[in-house]
Amino acid sequence: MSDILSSLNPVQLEAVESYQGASLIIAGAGSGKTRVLTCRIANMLAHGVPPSTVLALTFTNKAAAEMKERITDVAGERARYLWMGTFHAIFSRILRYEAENVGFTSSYTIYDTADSRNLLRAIIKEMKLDENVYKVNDVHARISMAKNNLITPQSYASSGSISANDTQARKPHMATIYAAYARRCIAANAMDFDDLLLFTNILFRDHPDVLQKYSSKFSYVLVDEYQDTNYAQYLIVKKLTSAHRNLCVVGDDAQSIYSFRGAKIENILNFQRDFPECRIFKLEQNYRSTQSIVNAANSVIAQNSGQLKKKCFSAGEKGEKVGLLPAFTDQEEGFRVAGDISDYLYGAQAPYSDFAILYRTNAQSRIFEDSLRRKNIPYRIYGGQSFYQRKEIKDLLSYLRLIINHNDNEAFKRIVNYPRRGIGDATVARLEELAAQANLSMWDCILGLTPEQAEIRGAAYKKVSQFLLMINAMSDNAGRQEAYELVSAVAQQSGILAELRADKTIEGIARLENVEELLNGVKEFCERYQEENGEPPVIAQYLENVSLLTDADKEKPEEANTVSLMTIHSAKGLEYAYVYIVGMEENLFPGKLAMMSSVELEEERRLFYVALTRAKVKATLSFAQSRYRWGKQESNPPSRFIREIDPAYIDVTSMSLDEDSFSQDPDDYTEGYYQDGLPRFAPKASKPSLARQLRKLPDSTAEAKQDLPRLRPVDFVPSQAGSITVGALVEHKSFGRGEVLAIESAGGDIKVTVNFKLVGKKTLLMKYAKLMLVK
DNA sequence: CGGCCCCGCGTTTTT
DNA sequence: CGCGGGGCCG
Repeated sequence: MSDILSSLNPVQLEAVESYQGASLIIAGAGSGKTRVLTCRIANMLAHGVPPSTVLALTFTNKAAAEMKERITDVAGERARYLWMGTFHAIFSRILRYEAENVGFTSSYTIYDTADSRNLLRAIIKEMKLDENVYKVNDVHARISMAKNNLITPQSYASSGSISANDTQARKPHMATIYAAYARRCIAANAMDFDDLLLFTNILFRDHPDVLQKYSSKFSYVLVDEYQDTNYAQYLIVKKLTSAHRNLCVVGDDAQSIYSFRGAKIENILNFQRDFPECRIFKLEQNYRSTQSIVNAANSVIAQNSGQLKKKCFSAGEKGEKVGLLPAFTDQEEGFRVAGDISDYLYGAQAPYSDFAILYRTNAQSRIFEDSLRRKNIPYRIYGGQSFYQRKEIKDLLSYLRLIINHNDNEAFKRIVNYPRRGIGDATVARLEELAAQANLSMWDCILGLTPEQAEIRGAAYKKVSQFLLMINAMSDNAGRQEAYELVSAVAQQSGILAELRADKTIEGIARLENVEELLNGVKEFCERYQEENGEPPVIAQYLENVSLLTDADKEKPEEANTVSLMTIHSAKGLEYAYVYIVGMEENLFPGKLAMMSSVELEEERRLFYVALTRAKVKATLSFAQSRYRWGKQESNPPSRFIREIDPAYIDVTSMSLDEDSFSQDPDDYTEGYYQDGLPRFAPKASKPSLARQLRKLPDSTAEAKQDLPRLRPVDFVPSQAGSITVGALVEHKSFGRGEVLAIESAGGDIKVTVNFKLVGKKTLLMKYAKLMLVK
């Protein structure tokens, strides 16, 4: 233990050692945050704190697993008894014990986003509301926000300001939808992701004895990524710690990028208000990146208001300046980035896994996939369609869900006629509505109905009954059969395997493979569980585990030597030697919508900060003058964020659109690339130069003028004519940089010929033209 | 009841 | 452009 502590810097060490009381650890990017957290917990264990009294909350399963592993390395087996996991996983575990207190049973289902939306769609339809007004995604987002802020359907309906808001938005039935949704979730014995936090709060509010039990059980609470907590999470933490006040929160306000999902940056900004006695530790030394990268990132984030004060620095190498890769089109952007990567691969002898391409939106990935493929560079895309959201996986999991919880309506609807059993949509919809009216689940509703009462055809009724019998038979085994055995039997008996095997299309084969992969996953889970608990798991245990899993937990980035492609959001917490931040254009990054409010613009800026600080050795920004979006061509000026980087840390000379750096092979470009017939790499004469665009405010954004900070790169001091010599590098205000090719006198004036990188050769008269000597 | 086509829609997403 | 949902038709 002590040799581990000796590797910490003074602030880190202090943060590790003072584990009593409240602490706020402000952890800059790359400042060894995870090390501090793991050491702190390991240190607590070394001081005799029993592991089962420690609660450590994270946002991702991955973060929790990583931390647990690292603590196990130091503290050994005892680490197993720590309560460490995501908010959702930990409190869902507690809710399983306490379910009856909030009107559920312990075998409640966890609805994922798709389940929630399907249910909402059904409700909106039944209420005969206009689906174009009550858009499922919007309705879901609004309900989610309400839950995150602990607004129950009752308080939602009775709040004047909310109903005024909804009326103004021409959605007066929001409260009714919310109430119906909540009622039907309860009837289905199901909680959505937000419910896990909402009902934990309700549990603690209505059952002080239960709160007392857990708040005394957990003598120490730690929260990672505290800047991402929402109100519901904040309150849970506050309640659990109000007695012993041993709370340690770790986070970085500069990296708060999830407010669109309800995260409240105020939670970290105002931590001292709830815990005035807290000690504050600032981890300001960045061990990840070069000075140039850290300083560039600092200069960007400095433009935001209201932050926790800190001075991040790197003691590492000065390093290369942030690079720029301008391009005329998105195709070319892809080509230049791929080209740059292969240059670096060759020059720096770096493995593929040292490179990442980060973009603002998933739609941007395609271009880079193409360009990398063309160069035979292996890549891997992270995010996107989740494994667990694939239809075939959801279908099989729905069987498992229904086996455990017969009231799980969403699972029921999904599989009652899959594989096909001749039960039609009409029958299903009819049953769903009947059940809703009786405030029952479809399952219970069917059990209590004769075919006449149900008003469905006898044949359909019989088929539904057969389905219930089959599920019942499967349920009989669920409690005693080992999970893997049961899942394979279900895959077989349900007819899913037969259905997929019959499908000989490429997609069909892929689906079958996915199901097989899931079966393998179950097997692995069983083996691990057996090892840890000394007995095989039943299906409920697998399902509990899998409902809160995402594909991010399946993937092991370290394993493959490939270039990584992902959104900036999913790159948070990761690091790469070489990082390309692409699509650096107004309306894309920052996004169009974000530019409308300064609050959202600041979040975009933090997102850019996150992106920059992923880089260890070099960050490169690319942008395209025009790109295809949604099938249409679009032109946007370079992102304001480029200009916000202190010019000392960004390499503006790399702006050059040097013809030699492009492939002359037409095969490297897609067809139609040169369709406008313009010379390849020369910008249109009428367009301002790229350098100029970087210095100029984009006219297209009306708000930009007041909203943008003043430009800093314009320390333009014209040099004396005599100081300029042939071969010198000079800068011109609008033409950018170039090399002096010739100097000659011309009737009382001096004529200078400069080869500008952006616009080519120009001859200037020193009497008029202002040139600044750069080198 | 099931398949096909057309129309509308389109930040980010740890759970 | 690429997907998903709803509507229509066989």
